[in-house]
Amino acid sequence: MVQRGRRSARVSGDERQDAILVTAEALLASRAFDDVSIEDLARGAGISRPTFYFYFPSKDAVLLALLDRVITEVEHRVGHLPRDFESDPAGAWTRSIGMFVEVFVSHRAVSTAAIGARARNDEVRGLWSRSMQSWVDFSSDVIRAEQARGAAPAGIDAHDLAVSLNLMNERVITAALNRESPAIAETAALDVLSTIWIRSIYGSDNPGGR
Amino acid sequence: MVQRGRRSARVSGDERQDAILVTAEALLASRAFDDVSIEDLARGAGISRPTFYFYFPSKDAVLLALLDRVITEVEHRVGHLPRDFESDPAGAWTRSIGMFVEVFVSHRAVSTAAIGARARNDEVRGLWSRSMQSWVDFSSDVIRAEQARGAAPAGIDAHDLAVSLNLMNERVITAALNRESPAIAETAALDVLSTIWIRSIYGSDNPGGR
DNA sequence: TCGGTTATCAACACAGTGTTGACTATCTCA
DNA sequence: TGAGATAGTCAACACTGTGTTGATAACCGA
Repeated sequence: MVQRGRRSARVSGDERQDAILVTAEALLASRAFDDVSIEDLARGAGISRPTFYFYFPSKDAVLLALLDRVITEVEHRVGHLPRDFESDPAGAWTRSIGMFVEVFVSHRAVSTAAIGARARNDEVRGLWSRSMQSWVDFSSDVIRAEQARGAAPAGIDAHDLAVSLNLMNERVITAALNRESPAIAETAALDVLSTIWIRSIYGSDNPGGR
Repeated sequence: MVQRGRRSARVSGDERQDAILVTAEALLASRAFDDVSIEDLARGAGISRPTFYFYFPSKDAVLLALLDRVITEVEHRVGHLPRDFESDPAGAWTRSIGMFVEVFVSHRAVSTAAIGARARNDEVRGLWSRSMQSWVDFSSDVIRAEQARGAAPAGIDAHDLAVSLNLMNERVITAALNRESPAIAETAALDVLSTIWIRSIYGSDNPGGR
């Protein structure tokens, strides 16, 4: 997906490339992206700084490659999300949001770095937006369907609602992961977010009430 | 509030300091914080780069000074927000959220830059968090009161709800201002956000229904 | 064993930040 | 009025990190 510095894929070269990615992910776990230099990545992969440029055109490209794997996973997961919201809407939403939370938590270093780089780098922004878009498309499809079958009240545009709720998830989860202030506890996130989604989609706590 | 490079406040010096702030705000309107160099700020204020350091210890300190004025305004505004939610809860929330939106829109350059710098700079993070906290305190007080008088259902922690909704506002508005994708139209924001707030606080579109 | 591709890095060029030290202008009170 | 103090200014320097060049070594297939 992401462009590399050579034509064919040989063994030793790929190992180096991988070593850079592994190093990057490891370093990002303990410090911010800005505080990791190309020198650090190169040293971690056992090469010199100029050699780094043989594998990646920039530090951002490394982040992009890491993000790329996360995005692929997200799109795969979202594609397999069940859409049977008729029988247990509240549960179904909670499970979907749970998957969103899970992706963030299991890739917290990359997520945090990507969100920081988004403002600066077009490609990161594009890639990130692709992944958010897949969540938004899923949710707005479902909301529209729920409104169509009369389970959810109209009075709000399904797309706008889906975008807002997904952006809320993004922000609330990053705040929790980074222990910002204000933020909510990581453990409370799923519960609180689900409640807001359900109330604002259905106008009630207990849609399709048992 | 923010520390300066000299002891007493003389005329010429203050004008210079102000010229730097004015330059910064002007440049931030057209390009990102990272793309504005200290050289640019100095030149804009009619001084050399070393002289810049006489007035501010760093580029971040300039942003901090700009942000400081915004934060002061926010705290003042929030302090004067009416708390009479009994007669017209929906309208009262919409007006409060409208003020939040207004602050962002009228200081979009500083807001965007501050959000970007937040990840990197402790002081910016602290100052930003102070302003978000004042919105959160206001909203969670009101939500708690609404729950106490039985207008809003319990079943969700008032503080966690307030934090989540305020973070949603922050994120949705910045996405709209920066024309990110996904995002909602700037003109739709107030309406969509209000609906989500009201539904998720009251579990209904029409609390205290007329 | 030769020619091309892969892989490597010392040395360089450059941009931006932050510091030093010397200099000038102004103000102050004797 | 004129000798310090203080405010204000900047050329020149030191440093850090990025990205580039060109020369060189290691390998691999014909």
